Amino acid sequence: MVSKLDTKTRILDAAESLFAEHGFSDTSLRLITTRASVNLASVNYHFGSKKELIQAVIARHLELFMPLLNEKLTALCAQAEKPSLLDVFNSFVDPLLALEQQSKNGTVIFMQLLGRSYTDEQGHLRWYTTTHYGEVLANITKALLKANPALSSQELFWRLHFTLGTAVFTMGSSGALMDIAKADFNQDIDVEGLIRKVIPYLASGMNTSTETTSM
Amino acid sequence: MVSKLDTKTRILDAAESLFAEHGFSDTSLRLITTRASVNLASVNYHFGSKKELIQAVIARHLELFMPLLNEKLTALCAQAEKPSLLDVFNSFVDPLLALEQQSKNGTVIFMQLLGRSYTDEQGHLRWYTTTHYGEVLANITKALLKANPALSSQELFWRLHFTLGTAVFTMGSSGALMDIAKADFNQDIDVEGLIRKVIPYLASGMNTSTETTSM
DNA sequence: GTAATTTTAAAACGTTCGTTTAAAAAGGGT
DNA sequence: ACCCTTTTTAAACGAACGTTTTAAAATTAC
Repeated sequence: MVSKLDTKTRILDAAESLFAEHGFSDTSLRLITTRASVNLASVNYHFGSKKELIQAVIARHLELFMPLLNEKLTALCAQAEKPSLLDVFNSFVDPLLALEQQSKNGTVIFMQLLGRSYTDEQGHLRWYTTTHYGEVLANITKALLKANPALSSQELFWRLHFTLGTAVFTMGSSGALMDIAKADFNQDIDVEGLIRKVIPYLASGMNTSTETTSM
Repeated sequence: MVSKLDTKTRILDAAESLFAEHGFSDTSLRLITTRASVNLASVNYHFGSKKELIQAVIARHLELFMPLLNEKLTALCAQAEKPSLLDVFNSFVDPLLALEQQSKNGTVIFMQLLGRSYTDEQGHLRWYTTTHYGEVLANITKALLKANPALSSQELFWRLHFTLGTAVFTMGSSGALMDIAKADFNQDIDVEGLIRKVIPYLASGMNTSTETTSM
């Protein structure tokens, strides 16, 4: 019961990279177990089913990311002076980069999984995230409202999803984007550089002036 | 040879909505042909393979959307006065809404297909689009540069993909978003309303000031 | 009306999938 | 050493997949 620590982790490691690369449906258990060098039946033995394996892969990242993010956000909310929107979005940088230590390309994989979970399934991850990490999500809106008190909750809702879309898409396809940037104008950029490049865009969008009434 | 006009179109109609809803891999030919009320073998007879069917579905939307967009963009590029970024992004509205006439929820389906094509495959749609509609893509950047001449081509590249991510994600999950908006704060909004809501966000992001050097 | 062509139809093909089974192997406690 | 639990293994299961085949039906051309 000291836990083998090996098989389960190797399955998770192999699964997450393959899921991110090919999607959930296009990644077979046979491909996962082959890469992990474990027996095919191990997945059902340790996780029960493929669906539960997917859950476990995502949960492992959330369990690392969410507490780190919450720490930053509560600190921001507790401080006296008003933070800028850049401050709020910059709070995401360290927690995102921390995922790199958990697994190679962890940041990109996490964002890809986030995007796939949003589109592949029927809002199933949204339920999981809100029930397990509702406090963190509440702190995100709290921090954003502190930085931009003029935002109505409705506008905040929409812009938060705009932001999520930008981040998920950009980071999820970061590999291709970085390749094109290298080929087209010889620009070398890594994951952290890309994160820091998108943040001003996100802050600018979140700060859109609302005076244009109907249009 | 007058063309049956029926079977092929029915397959395309059934396929596009199912692809958008469940993704390419999770939509079987049996599901498509059942919904279309045609024989299973018709897909291979009329399109050759599932992969070519996917291509045909996307191509049908692009063939309607791209010329309409190009018209708007060339007009914008031809006019004397400098357009605003809002003008540029507003050029997309009518072509997007035209897709609604081709098929129900055509706009959302088109964006979902666009997003799935970007993430599901290995940059395969990007190649198709750039080779078939390179002129339109060039006009997009031309119009954006006319509206914001200060943008370097590198910054434009990144922000264009940030924009694409926002649009694809927002419109692709528009059904869920509109449901939440309705449930949480009783906001009724349709596809056109959502498009017009995201455009100021996109223009704002495209207009991000670049003076923050390193941060 | 008949022949040639195009389209539809039903059935089967060979693969691959997730999962289950049943037995062997490994580990731990006393 | 022994028993008991946990883990690994190989093999097979039934189901679903994309595709192909073969023949019937429908359409077109003359």
